[in-house]
Formats: sequence, structure tokens, C-alpha cells
Amino acid sequence: MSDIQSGSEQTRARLIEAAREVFAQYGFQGATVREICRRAGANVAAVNYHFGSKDGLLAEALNFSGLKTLQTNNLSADPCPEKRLRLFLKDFMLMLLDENSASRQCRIMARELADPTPALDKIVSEAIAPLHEFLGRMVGEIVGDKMSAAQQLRCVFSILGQCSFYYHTEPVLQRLHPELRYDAAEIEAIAAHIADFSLAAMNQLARRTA
Amino acid sequence: MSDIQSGSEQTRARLIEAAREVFAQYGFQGATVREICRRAGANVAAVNYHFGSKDGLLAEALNFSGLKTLQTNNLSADPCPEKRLRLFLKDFMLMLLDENSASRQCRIMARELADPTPALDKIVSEAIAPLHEFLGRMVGEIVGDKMSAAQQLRCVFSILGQCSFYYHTEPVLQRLHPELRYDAAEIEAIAAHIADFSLAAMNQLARRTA
DNA sequence: TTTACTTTCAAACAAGCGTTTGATATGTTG
DNA sequence: CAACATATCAAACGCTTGTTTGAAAGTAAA
Repeated sequence: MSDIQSGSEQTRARLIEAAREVFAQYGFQGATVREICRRAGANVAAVNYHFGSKDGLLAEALNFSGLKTLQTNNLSADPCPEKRLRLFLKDFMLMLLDENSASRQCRIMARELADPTPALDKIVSEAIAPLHEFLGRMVGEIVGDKMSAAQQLRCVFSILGQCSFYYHTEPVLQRLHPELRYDAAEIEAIAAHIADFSLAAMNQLARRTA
Repeated sequence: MSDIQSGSEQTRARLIEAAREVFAQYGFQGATVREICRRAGANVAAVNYHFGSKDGLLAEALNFSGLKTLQTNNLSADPCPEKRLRLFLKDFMLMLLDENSASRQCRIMARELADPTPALDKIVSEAIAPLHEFLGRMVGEIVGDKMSAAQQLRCVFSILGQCSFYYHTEPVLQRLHPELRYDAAEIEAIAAHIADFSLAAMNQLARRTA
């Protein structure tokens, strides 16, 4: 502990950072321990020494802080739930589509959905379940008591479905609409559309059943 | 050709069928040639003999006829575009979520999105692009000329996003709502919600800009 | 310095992968 | 029948994988 960090802690941190890159890029199956160690400048045996196994490294590489701060900041942003939904969608889509450290976490999570490993349990309980509850409360504020719980849940799914579509369909859009790029302006336009579309639907459906 | 099929053709067919199972279950990377041949009751060398390679087998295992007939049947079902959208969503969600041979094709396609191989080009050009155009025309009939082309495209994405969400999020729902099962009644309820939600949104948005 | 412990490393291990090989049946054709 | 092309097979090839090993280097206290 002569330096800021012990050598061991530095290696651990570099391995975790490299693992996030490689897991996000290739998925758990496609990622190789050797590539992670190469990027971290560490020996192949380092992963098993510090994390026990490749699975152990994945568990430590997960990080949901970005998603959590997004939600806590949103709650204190505005009293109007419609405005909070618009704000949430903008931040969420930027996190999902813009290239940043949080989007890498999203990539890892999305890959777990397509090809679950034991890490999916942690992802669901610590990230997805809170997100569903967060959006559930927001939808509840918007439609009031004019919808059943099942209807409200499906509205949450409709919102999340629209968001995740743009994420999943990126390789398709590159082939069908190569002129379309996910720059900041485009992402905000997408978020605005999802907000318009979803609020229009919820208001109309709440009015109809009222 | 003494029998109904030559022995060679039978082996080919069994390999393709087994490949669809295994690719859908494990993805292209996770699927092994040995497992496919075991299920087909064929020798390990059979894949390379009949299809050249594992990639070649995947290319032959793709089949979009279910998706195509769904669209052609839909076009002649009803003159009213709203009703056609409802019908399409019911059929599409049944294909996506109910267990049948078509849903296996969807699994293979979805896995290609998460982890593209050269087969994605064929999937996009032969299945996804026609589907986007099909829905684009339907949305155009519904909103008329009250929306820009970009807005209409985003409405198509909103509809497809809601559909694919229920597919992608199945492993999550098993953990969060284990009581929820994708039986025929539930799938039809989901399809009806997506139709209600999307038609309410499109009608409201078309009215607003008009 | 000696001792004990932690961390790194090159090398190897065992298992699994897609693919290839050459022999062996199988069926068709002259 | 003989000759030939096709199809199947056990076996092996070359390579990559996650993991293990035992020695070497580094670090800290006695």
C-alpha cells in the first residue's frame, strides 16, 4: 500500500474495466479470458487468481449505479409525472444508445437476456425489477386509478419495449437506413417520439375507460 | 430415389430440422455441430459433407415462409387497416411467443440481432425489410397523410418494439412474474393491448398535427 | 537478512470446438 | 459382374477454450 493503490488492486481494477469492454462487445460466451487479460495488460492466470473464474469476473463487472442515479435524479426533477417521463426517456435513451460507460453496462445486460448466465438473477433483482417499479409508479401517477394493475403493467412494457427496440435493432438499421445515425439530436428526437406516442396512448386509454 | 426420398435427402432434411432446434436454443456460437448431428442421428462429418460448413447449415436453416404467408393472408383479410393491424398483431404475437416451428425461426433471427453472423444480411433483406415495408404501408393507411414519413417510420418502430419486448423479456418475466404464462389467451390479450395502445397513440397524434 | 505471504508469470493441462481424412458401405450405371 | 460415383462412418487433426501449476518476483514485518 505504498502507492495510491496496491499493485493487486490496480490489476483487479484494470481487469474489471477490460472485462466490461470485452463482455459488452462479444457477450459472455464470445469473450475470452485471454483477450480480457491482454487489454488489461495482465497474465492469463490473473482472472482466476483475483476472481476465481470467468463467471466471477462477470459478477464483479456488473454495475448499475448509472441506472440508479438516473432514477433518483428523476424523482426530484419535476412534480409533473408527464414531464418526468419525458425527462426519463431522454436520459434513458442517451444511456442506451449513446456510447458511454453506462451503455456498455446495458450491452452486457441485453446480452444476458438473449443468452442467460447465472448473472441474470443479479441483473433482474438489482436493476430490472427496480426499473419496472419505478416506471410502474410513474404510469400510475399519469393514468391515476383509471386502469387496472394489469393494464398499467402493460403500459410499462409498451414504453420499455419502444426503448429497447432501438437498441436491439441497431444492426438492422445500419443495413436498412445507413444514413440514420444515433447522434445526440437523433436520440433526443427518438425519446421525444416515444414520450409523445406513449402519453397520447395512455391519456386516450385512461379517458376511454373512465 | 427408390424410396420417397433418397437417403441423402433424408439426412439433409433431418440435419436442417435439428439445426433449427439447436440454433434456436443455444444460438449460433453456443450450438455445436456434434449436438446437431446427434439429434439428427447423423455422423459429425455430415454437416460439412452436405452444407460445407456450420455457416452453410445456418443459411439453409433459415426459413421465412411463415412470416410471409402471415403478411399475404393479412392483406386480403379486411379492407379496414385498423382491423388488419389487430389481426396482424394477434397472428404475429402468436408466432413470436407460442411454441411452434415459426417461433424457432424468430429465435434464430433474434439471436442474430444480438450477435450478428453473415446470415444477418439474408435475414434483413428477406424478412425484416419486407416486414418494415408491410407495417409502413399499414401505418400509412391509418394515419393518412397527417404524419411525415419519419414520424410514420417511428410509429412502425413503436409497434414492433412493443411486440419484440415480450419476446426478449421472457427470461425476466419468468423471474419477476412467474405466475404469468404465455398461453394462447395471454398472448391474445397482449396483442389486443398493443393494438389498443398503438391505435390510440396514432389516432391522437394524427389528430393533433392535423 | 531472514521469514512469510502475496502477486505475477510462462507453461502446460484437459476438454471442446469445427473440420478433414481415408476407409467402408451403398446404390447406380455400363 | 465390374466400375463408378455417392454417402456414411470412426478416427484424428489443429486449434482455442477456461483453468491449473509451480517457479519467480515483489512486499512487509521480525
